[in-house]
Amino acid sequence: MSAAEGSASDKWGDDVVISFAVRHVWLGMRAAIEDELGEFGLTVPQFATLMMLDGTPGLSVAEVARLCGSTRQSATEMVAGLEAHGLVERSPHPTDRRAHQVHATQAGRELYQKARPAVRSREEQLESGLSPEARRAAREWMAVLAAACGA
Amino acid sequence: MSAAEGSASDKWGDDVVISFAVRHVWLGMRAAIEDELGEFGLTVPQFATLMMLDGTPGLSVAEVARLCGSTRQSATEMVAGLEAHGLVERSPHPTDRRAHQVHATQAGRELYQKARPAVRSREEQLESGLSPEARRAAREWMAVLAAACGA
DNA sequence: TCACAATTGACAGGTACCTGACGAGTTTGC
DNA sequence: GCAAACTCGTCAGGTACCTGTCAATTGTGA
Repeated sequence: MSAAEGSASDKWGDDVVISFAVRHVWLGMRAAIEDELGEFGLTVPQFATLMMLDGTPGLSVAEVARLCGSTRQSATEMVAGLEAHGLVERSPHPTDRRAHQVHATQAGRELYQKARPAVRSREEQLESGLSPEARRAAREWMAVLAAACGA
Repeated sequence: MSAAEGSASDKWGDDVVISFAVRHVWLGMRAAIEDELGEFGLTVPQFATLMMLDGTPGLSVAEVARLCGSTRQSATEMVAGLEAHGLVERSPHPTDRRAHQVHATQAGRELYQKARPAVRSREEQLESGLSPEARRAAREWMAVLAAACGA
């Protein structure tokens, strides 16, 4: 039975290795979202970084890493990629000489504002057929798991 | 508010970019599961492959790819890594000269049987505090999303 | 005040994913 | 029967993640 067949509930039952299911979903969603972001010249991690900076301008690289659930090295690469395209800029931290503050540039903010609806729309397509209740339950589960992993 | 603080429900609300949440969870779970599998000398993708073969011995590389939500190239690498460790073997496909059949070896089956409880136990820890209902809802959501991505 | 621990960002090098292409083989439709 | 389309597995080369390490800096606790 392929992924596109049968009911969802006989795909992964209670005894599934849940990390396998998460992996499967992530690989599929990443491909779908990369498709959308390609139109804007953005990659998935770059978009995630712009999203963090949209919420909290001036984050350090380490803070971007924590918010994204990535390592500092990954966050360094995410920021570097954006900087190379003129989408973010770094400035010295006012009080901590180790850290930079990272801000989206005007171009970065505009690109994020353009890309986000496309991403949300694709996600809406993928979640169509799921009730608001099912969506909320999934978000709750993910919040708990992300917190548990970060503990 | 860091991941470890505040209630889960004010971490990611209805307007979260859900692919970001999936990414966050996956990065965290992968690190946790890699920790467990390291004891057995297995990687996450190798474990996934052994799990597919445990369910359906004799899969082709392309079938492993589909079941894992990966590309054929990724599945080739997953199988090659297991083969290099003597954990799977390939044989010619009885009717399709393009394809191989991949079977776990005795060593591969035994390693999988040893590793799986450790993975499940760690997942149980991560999901502790979540009701059976919440877990079922998450699994249902993931099944639908995986199917939607594969469509 | 100071030694030690922790944090920051980046370097170097690794693995886990991917795309595009290819040749061999199979399936399809006329 | 055969051309076209599709599938399979792999090659080559790419990006997305990671660990370990380092020097500089800050935080902590005695």
